Amino acid sequence: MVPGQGVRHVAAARPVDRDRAHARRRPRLLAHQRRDQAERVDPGDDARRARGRRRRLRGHDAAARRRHPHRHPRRRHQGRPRRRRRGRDRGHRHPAQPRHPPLGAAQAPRASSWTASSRSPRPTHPRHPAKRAMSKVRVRFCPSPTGLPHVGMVRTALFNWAYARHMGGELVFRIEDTDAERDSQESYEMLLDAMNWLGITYDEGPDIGGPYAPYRQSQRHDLHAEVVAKLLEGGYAYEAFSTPDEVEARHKAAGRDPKLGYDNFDRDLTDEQKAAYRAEGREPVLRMRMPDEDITVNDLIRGEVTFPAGTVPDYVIVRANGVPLYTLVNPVDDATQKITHVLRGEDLLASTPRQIVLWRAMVELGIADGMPEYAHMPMVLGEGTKKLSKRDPESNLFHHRERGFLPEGLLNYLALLGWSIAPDRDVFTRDEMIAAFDIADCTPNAARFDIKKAEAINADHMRMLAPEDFAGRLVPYLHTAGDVSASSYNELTSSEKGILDAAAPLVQTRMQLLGEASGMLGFLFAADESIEFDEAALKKLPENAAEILDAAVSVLEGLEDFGPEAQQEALRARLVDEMGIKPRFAFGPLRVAVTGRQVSPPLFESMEILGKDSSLARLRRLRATF
RNA sequence: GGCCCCGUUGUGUAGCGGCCUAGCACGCCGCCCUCUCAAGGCGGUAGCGCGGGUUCGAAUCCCGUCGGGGCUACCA
Repeated sequence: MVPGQGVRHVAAARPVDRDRAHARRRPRLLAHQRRDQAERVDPGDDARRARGRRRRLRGHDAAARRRHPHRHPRRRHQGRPRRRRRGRDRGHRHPAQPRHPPLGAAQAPRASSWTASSRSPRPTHPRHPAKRAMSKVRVRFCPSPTGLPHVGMVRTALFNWAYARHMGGELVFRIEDTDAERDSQESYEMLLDAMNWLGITYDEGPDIGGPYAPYRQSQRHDLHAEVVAKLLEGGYAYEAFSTPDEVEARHKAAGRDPKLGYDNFDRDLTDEQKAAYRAEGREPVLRMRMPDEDITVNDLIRGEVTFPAGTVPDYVIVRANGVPLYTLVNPVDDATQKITHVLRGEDLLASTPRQIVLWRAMVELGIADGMPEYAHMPMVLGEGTKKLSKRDPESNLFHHRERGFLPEGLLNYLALLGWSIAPDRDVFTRDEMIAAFDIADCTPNAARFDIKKAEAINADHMRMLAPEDFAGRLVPYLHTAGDVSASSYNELTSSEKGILDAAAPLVQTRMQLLGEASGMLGFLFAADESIEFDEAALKKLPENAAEILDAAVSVLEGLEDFGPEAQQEALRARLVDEMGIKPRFAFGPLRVAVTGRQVSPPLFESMEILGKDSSLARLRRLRATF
């Protein structure tokens, strides 16, 4: 029997009755929970009836957990159990006996053969329990190289990476360069740069190879063509000649909404009809035949999501020019690269039913081992309520790098968009994240990118750095600003190293971004005569600034010990005690003279680093301007 | 329009029917500390979208509603 036969034209606009719509909602069941379900106790009707927006079953399962506290797979992967667990993480039990009749029962007799074989009793039983339970987690990150790396993309990469590492699985890095119009080699290289900078390591990828090479989609055309041939031969896909205009015209003629999309018109074209179209010079696209039944995704983050039959039209997998589309190659590559978990952005949730249909076909054709698990991560929003635009500079990963984000700081912040490590903590290391991360703990709600919070988290990470590490990270930024002679610590002159070693600790708690380094420390590397005095700082100088500077010079000149304590003691005695000037006014002029600015590292330590001669020269230089 | 997702202070989250007088963090405001700015300490500000229902009890379960978002390509 030809798959899809008897399905005919799906009534694309078929109304869905309410009861069925409700019945579709089910508590979801996570993979690790399925394994346990045999030993569960029936939760009763209340739990079974759980549905609607929150498909988070609670209550009975908590008790079950207490009895079997170690059944959660995560616990085997981390040193200590989490203090508390969240809702989605607890039980989502599969009812032993569904309260409702199997979904789609009404359509079951019409279901085509290929769907029936791969998914009998619907909907929540694992289709391949043994295989999935045994197999290692394999996730992938598969961006398309179009433009600058986006922070939303980074978050996706991060969660895939964290999940792979947490589960002891593998991360595949695959480049989806199927769109010759938009893809570029430059973008590809930026992607590698981004991954490398962030420290998101992958086990297989275009630059390191792996057992399922190649990892650039554009190099997998032969494989795709092979799959397409099988799909066509098996009747899973078919040639379609309709133009968009024709589809729309048919909809209008039939009194349907033209926005419904493709009408599955070409499903059962005869050879004669096809030949006639070809004679007109038309080349067909290839479309997947969608089954006339509801399709349910068991999303690890959102629970069960059901797309009613007839709402997803047959979709194009190969263009008329023979080039396969994302809708085909993405699942094909996932299947052939043995991906077990598809963790991606929520924007792709709507395309999941299509992919599921393709996957089922591939399972039947022996191309795929079994269906993957899905998890759709929430969007990253920009200002307002819209998705963070590629146009927005804040979406650009390299923009943040240039401003001086630490990769660990940015990653930490990004992890907070949809995930949290504990109720009372949000700063953590990569290792801590790996130990605690589970995609099932991810929230389903979209999150706004908040640069202020990102900077605060980054600041925390800067403070966590060992002083030498921190100093080393400042160097490229100081170099870019022209303050030092080289872009890495080791290449610095010994004098530069000395200054940096002494000064870095002074500013470690005073910065949020490495890019602030030059403003903070530049004066230490500058020649005395090249210090530029900040306008605003000069304006704020007290009336008697000249007097203060004269006094300071005379005090400092006589100092044997030029350490900060000695300086402070001597200056304070003279300026504050003797002259009766308030400290903040007494030291202000000195700060401006030495650093050129109102804000700086601690003054006395700074002067110590500069040395007595240089400090005095600067004090005199400002004094001379009055 | 259709389908789908989401809805706790300004922002991100915790919350799994009583431990909630709703916790934490960022932000913002104030105080302390203080040579500036930070850091640190202390305090404050502000939230369960709305309406029903279930229950002795609802942020939590159900229904509805409103609002926001995504998808709806021979882009990915």
